[in-house]
Amino acid sequence: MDVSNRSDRDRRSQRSSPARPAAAPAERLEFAELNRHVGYFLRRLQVAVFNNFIRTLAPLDVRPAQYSILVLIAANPGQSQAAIGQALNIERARLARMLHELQRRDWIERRAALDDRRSHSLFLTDLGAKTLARIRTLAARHEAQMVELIGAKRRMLLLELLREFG
Amino acid sequence: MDVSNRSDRDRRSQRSSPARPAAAPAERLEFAELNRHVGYFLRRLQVAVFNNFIRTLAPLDVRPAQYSILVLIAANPGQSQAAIGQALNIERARLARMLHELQRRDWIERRAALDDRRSHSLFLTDLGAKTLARIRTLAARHEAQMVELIGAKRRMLLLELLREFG
DNA sequence: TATTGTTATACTCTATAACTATA
DNA sequence: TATAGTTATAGAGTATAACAATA
Repeated sequence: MDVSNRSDRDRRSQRSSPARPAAAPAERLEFAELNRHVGYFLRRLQVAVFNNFIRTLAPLDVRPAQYSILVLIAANPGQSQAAIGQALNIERARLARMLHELQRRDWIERRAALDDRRSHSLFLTDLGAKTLARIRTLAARHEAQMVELIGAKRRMLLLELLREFG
Repeated sequence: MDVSNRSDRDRRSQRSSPARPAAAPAERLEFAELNRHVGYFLRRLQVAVFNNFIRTLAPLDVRPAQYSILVLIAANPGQSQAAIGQALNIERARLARMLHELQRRDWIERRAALDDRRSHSLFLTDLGAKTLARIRTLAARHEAQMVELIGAKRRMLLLELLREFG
């Protein structure tokens, strides 16, 4: 989502016809209570950030949820699907399908857990580890663009504020 | 999304077996670079906030995007679908279907625009205006719960930070 | 030719239920 | 009985393309 995508038409209309019917003030819409909802702005920035992530990671075709799964498996090898899903708040049914796709790409493998044969232990494959290194490079580039967009100082402040709820 | 939904099993496991194989530390997962991504935390809080909104507005069955459309039409009567969609970053095809649903509920009406017969001027119906009053009461309750969750001071800070990008 | 709105299609994400195999 | 994982289905949200009416 382009958060500041006001069109040429919008900008032109600011210069034209200073007086016009009250029912259709084309200059700029009134947002009313939306201005008081933290969720509204949270959503807009989140969509903008995710879109930047998706664009930046497009060469490797990795989406935010896939990235978070790969990072968690790399940092916590051998964990079960239940543990990974719970940590990321991904529903087990959805996680199963996402892991199937990551396995299809030969980035992860599932081994039968030794102690509980119902559960699968998750690991990166060699290819997965190599690919994650490249993914991390692009993810770092994305985050650098977030610094540009938000400003280094405001980004840190935002990160500290948000981290208390994650 | 329950942002702090660690299970009883998790908590129990913190007390048990201080030394265990490095491959499966069940205590708490390592989040690694995820801790450095503002988008990750932005997303988690946004989902939590939207879920609270949806739950709180459930008696009237109004979702965040529907709410934003109603508020914008109320504050800017007679605007076109294009104007509303652009302001909220809702794609025109999707907006058409959402307006169809709001019209089905008799909350909005579309009148042919006087100057441009391609476009529709959007208005709340009387029922729509009455319902929006009730919706606003619930939306205010939701926002009050956000103050509880986030803290009044931090919420204002967050709002100021986020508003610069919306 | 371009724009407004519509319909249709497809893909992602979320939510739920039903099923299996284990425990 | 309960849990881990799978499969299937349905709804929201998003992205496109094709189309009719109008500019």
